[in-house]
Amino acid sequence: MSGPGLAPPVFVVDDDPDIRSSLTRALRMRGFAAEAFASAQAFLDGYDGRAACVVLDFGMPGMNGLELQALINREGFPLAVIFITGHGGVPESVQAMKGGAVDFLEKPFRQSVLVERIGAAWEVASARAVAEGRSRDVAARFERLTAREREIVDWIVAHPGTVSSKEVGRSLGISPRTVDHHRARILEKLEIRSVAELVDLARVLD
Amino acid sequence: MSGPGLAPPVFVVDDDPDIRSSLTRALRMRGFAAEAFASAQAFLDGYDGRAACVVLDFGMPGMNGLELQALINREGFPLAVIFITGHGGVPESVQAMKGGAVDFLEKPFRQSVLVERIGAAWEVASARAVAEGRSRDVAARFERLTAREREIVDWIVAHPGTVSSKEVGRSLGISPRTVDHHRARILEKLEIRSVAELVDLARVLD
DNA sequence: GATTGCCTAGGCAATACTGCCCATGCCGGC
DNA sequence: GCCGGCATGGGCAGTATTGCCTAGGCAATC
Repeated sequence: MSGPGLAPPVFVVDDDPDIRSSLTRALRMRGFAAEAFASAQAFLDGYDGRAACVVLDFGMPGMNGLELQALINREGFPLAVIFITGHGGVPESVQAMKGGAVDFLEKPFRQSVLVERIGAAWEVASARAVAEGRSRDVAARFERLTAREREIVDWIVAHPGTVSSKEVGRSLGISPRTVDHHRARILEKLEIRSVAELVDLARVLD
Repeated sequence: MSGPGLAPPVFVVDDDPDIRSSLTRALRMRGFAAEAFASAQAFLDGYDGRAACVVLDFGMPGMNGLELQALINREGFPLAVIFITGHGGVPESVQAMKGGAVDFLEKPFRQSVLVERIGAAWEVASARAVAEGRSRDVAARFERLTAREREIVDWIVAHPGTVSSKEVGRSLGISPRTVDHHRARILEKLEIRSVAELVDLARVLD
């Protein structure tokens, strides 16, 4: 239960140097592995793909907080975003929350509040990382399937009530025996042991 | 593509009579089936379980908007909530969005904006209603299972890679033949035709 | 006390799946 | 042209599933 990795990483992205230094100091004191970046671009250059919480200034020169959030969502990074803002109002906060932000705080805020929210955000980020990892893993296994195999998978997933080789074969216009053959390859490549698990696995992919 | 039910229902819940009358008038003019309520309690008394969009005053006497939202979430009503507020700020909007609100507008707002947001909210409510209906339907079918049958379902869902009667029987300490028997009843009661579909169906239930 | 529902489990036959073998034909790369 | 991967299928043996029958034990209900 000790060693590196215990301290949840928190990335502070803000163009204000005072905020950066005071937040990182406060967070490190409370056991977080805090790192600061002066801009969205600097953060992106330094980000290594880890699960983490990102404390993001809403209004920054260059790429702003919302844009960075949109990028994080597009890329599927396992990051939980908490916005902090000096001049934002209700419309900005609503937009941020719609974009999947975990929280949104107005400056000035009490550091104890931020720390508490980061704790919650870290839970979200961890869960997201697990889901992401699982999803990537499953997707990688599906990559190994050939076109025909994928076609059979698609058909079975779309018709989980009719999974016999006979039905699938008739539907695809091939012999049941060939479906048997493909199915064996599919189970092998996906590292599963039953059609039930196949349907289960396929549901992981969105 | 015509007849009753085409107009998306919108419930306006606000203690201000002016808001109620102006909003319902504006919404009806734009093709919504708008109804107004002066309080959360009045809305709850009149609500019939339909999928709808609810425009909710954040700060109301009696049960306030947040409390009503929490109740809606608890009950799983197929409603999409849009808050409107006179005096709320960023913390209130964040809290509302965390609670699953689809939108949050400050008074005064342009009616065209509200109408547009209601359109989006209606999509959400419809999708939620479909999911809710499906979920209730599936749950009702699961209700018909006996204790032993449910135990077998649980085991299969937990171990989708090992679904043979032999394995299940060994694990539960009963004969494979008995598992066969239960399984046939399970498929019959759930109105499905394969174990794959069983796993699929079970995943619908959260 | 009879009935009903549930859990148990066996028999039997038809059907299906699985894992091994085999083969053919096609295509793309070396 | 040869080789490897892919899709197609057949054979065969062992195993599993499925549907239909029977039937005993047990608990609750009428």
